[in-house]
Amino acid sequence: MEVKERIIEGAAQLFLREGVRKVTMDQLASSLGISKRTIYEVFSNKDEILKETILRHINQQRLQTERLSQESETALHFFVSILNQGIENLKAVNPQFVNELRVYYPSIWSSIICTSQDYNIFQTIKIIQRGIIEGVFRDDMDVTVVSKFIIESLSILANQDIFPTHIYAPAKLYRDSIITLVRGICSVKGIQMLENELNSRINN
Amino acid sequence: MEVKERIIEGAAQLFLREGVRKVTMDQLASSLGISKRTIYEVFSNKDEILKETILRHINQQRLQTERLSQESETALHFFVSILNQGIENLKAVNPQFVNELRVYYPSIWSSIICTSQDYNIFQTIKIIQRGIIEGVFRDDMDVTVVSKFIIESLSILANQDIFPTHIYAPAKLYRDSIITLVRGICSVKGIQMLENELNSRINN
DNA sequence: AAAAAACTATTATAGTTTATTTAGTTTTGG
DNA sequence: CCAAAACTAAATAAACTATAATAGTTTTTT
Repeated sequence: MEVKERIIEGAAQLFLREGVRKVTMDQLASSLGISKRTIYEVFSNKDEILKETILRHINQQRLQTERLSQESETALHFFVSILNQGIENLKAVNPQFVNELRVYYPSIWSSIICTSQDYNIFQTIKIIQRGIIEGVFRDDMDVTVVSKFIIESLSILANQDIFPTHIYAPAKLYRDSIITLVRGICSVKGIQMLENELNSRINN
Repeated sequence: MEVKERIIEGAAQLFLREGVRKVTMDQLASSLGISKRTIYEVFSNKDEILKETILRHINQQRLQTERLSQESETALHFFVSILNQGIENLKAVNPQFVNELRVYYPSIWSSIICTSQDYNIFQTIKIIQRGIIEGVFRDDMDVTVVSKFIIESLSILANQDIFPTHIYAPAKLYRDSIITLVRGICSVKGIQMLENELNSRINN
């Protein structure tokens, strides 16, 4: 059980950063300081490692979201946190990796990734609806469309070809893009809260 | 001069809808009801037609923007109009066409398209700055970042793979995405104006 | 005078073969 | 027992060739 965890951990690091096909089993083994033999004693093939790697990664993200949810008192605060987290999570994954899954691992793509994306949209819709009930978000929007729009916007902000981190620091994107996005769906009450929170952040 | 105009007009229709390489000179000639010979009397090669086609297209867009500018009394109104126009313009162009330019016509890409994109960003920055002066847009943003973000968001809204028009009607995207985007950069005064305008649209 | 058709030279594409890489297995050695 | 190295079979990619498409030209016809 110990070895298995280590392999998944190492595979996650390499796969998410380099892509799947670029990482050979030899590389994976030597980066872990173990032999291929040992890997194949625990996993029957590369696909199996990949699948477990992804499941673990998705699970970690959900736990993180769960934590943010408990730390946040208001829907507004929770939503801003989740968007920030979303960008960072997207940035941590090489786009090549996602492409490879779609092209070369269609079964994983449709079974795991698509399901996970649907889950994310569903969660976003839920938070926005909660915000509407709390009166911080506008009630004159089609929540489905807005959710989709916001999620797609996030992938732009995480796209290193468009907003490379060395030019557009996370804090800049937060201030100028995420806040713009959130403010856009805020009611007058929500905007008031958002500005209060931003000001208190500056003072602290 | 008459023939030249007709050729450019026809080429624009075909190229923008189908892409460059998919449209053969034979097709272009027969769609215009003229012979290839006649085309080659006016243009020396396909590249020349393509270049003039693009220049004409860009020029038309600028004239359209000019017109919107004169029709709009406030920066806010102008900005909303320009975003709507931007989406429709993007939708009218086959993404394949843009890809081909980048891949197969790099000289046109860097000389014309890049310049035009820079121009669009510059214009967006100018309008936002005008809005800030008029007090309708927030003055606590990095206008460069926000402009880039908004322009990139537009290409998402125009992307038929993400927001296919038959599911997401333009009016829906306008109400739920463009307004969200604009509201995001609005000051309190700007939001007031935006809501007044939306209400008056409903009543009329 | 211009369209239609025929033509050619060039280029892109599809299909094939060859070379390389790599997943997974087996063997060796500490 | 496990790492390291050697191995094989299968998949990928590279190189090449034959074929088809098409830009641009020339000839014929209306």
